[in-house]
Amino acid sequence: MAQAHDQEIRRYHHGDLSRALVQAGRRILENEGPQALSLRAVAREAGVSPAAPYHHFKDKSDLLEAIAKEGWMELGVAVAKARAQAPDARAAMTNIGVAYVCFARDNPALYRTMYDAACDRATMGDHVKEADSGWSHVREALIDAGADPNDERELQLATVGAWCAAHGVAEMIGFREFEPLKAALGGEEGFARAVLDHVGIYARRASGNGRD
Amino acid sequence: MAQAHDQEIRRYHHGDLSRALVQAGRRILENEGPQALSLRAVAREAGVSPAAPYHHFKDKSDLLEAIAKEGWMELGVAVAKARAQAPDARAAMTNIGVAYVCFARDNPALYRTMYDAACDRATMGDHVKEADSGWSHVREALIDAGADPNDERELQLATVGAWCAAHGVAEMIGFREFEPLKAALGGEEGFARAVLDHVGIYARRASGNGRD
DNA sequence: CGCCAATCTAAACGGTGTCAACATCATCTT
DNA sequence: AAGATGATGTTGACACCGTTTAGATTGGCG
Repeated sequence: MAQAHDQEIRRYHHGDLSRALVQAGRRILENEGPQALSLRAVAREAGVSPAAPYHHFKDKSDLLEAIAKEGWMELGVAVAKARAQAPDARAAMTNIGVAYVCFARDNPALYRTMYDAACDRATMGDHVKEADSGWSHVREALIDAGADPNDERELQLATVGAWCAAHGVAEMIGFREFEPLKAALGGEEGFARAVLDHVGIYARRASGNGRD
Repeated sequence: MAQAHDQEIRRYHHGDLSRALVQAGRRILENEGPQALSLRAVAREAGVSPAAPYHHFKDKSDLLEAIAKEGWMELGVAVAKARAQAPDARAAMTNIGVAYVCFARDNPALYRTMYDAACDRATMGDHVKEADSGWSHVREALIDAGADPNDERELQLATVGAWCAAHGVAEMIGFREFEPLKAALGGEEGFARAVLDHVGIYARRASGNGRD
């Protein structure tokens, strides 16, 4: 049950191996962690020889990038949904941040892989922007919340700031040091909301700038 | 010239191998990146057999932790210096954040290793707090800047928030997408300062809440 | 000096990324 | 329909890796 798709007959040609490899990789990632994600293990999990992946990905890192891309896409839809469900423009920003952090909390190994892939090319754009992983959502939400659409510098600053804050919280939320604080703030989602709200995720002009 | 310490005569017993291994690891880290940091490579760089490190570290990850610890310590002194040189309490917070980010920018591979080591044990405390890598500095600087020393929750929230923001900026400052923004803000240090200042690194009560 | 524990080496094991050579199959041309 | 062809999969090999075991060397203590 670990490898083949149910009792489907194994033909010499798999049919859609590249997709199967990505899925196998994600399965390993969440079941056994990032250090267990070897190319051979992925091939094994997909029921295929160790060299087969090389007909679909030029590298191990190439496969990782494909996995990461899928992750960025899913993060994008989670962010979009969170934004759409917000009652007002300011809440939209908070919701986006919380959704981002919760995605990372629910898929820690995947998120790590996503981020590493972005770091390797020293550019998040190819994934983050192509997959529309929330970047444009943040930008638009900031404008909705009252940011000046003409002040490009301020807009970029606010977007980068929000992104950095969300990334920081996303990677730190698992630390055990914060257990008491998380408990005091109503669990991890409350923790994320409070930290992101404390640190100003919002545009300068738009935010009430106080508590409320 | 790649391995031994100058023309020092190689004795069977190295003398202070564990230290030499840490230094060799750091050398590899900044010269060839994190993926080149194998235990065998470190041993090679230190001019010693592949099994020698096992008399000083139980694991590869054990060596990585030692390297990380050294990094956290140095980060700690950088943060302390930045805080001490600030003209006033509010500037101290900004200086701390900028120093944190600049350390990560100047030692990206080391910072990554430091962070991974913290993640592995799902606790930053053993390194960050033992090494006093800035955690207590942030806390004290917040109080200096006017945060209520009795409102423990708010204090923790502010500390965590500042830490998350700094970490986020630290890991993103290398992305090429931000080149234009960095240029517009007077280089990477200006970028760091602006993003950290935009995102509120400060305590609620204390901050002017506006720009400067 | 003689012994012991600490330290280092040598050799081996299984696992990994990657490549070259070969096998199989789907499809298109004739 | 027959056969060529390129896409896809397999086998086997290579170098490297982390780690362990057994043995060599050495510094320091009696």
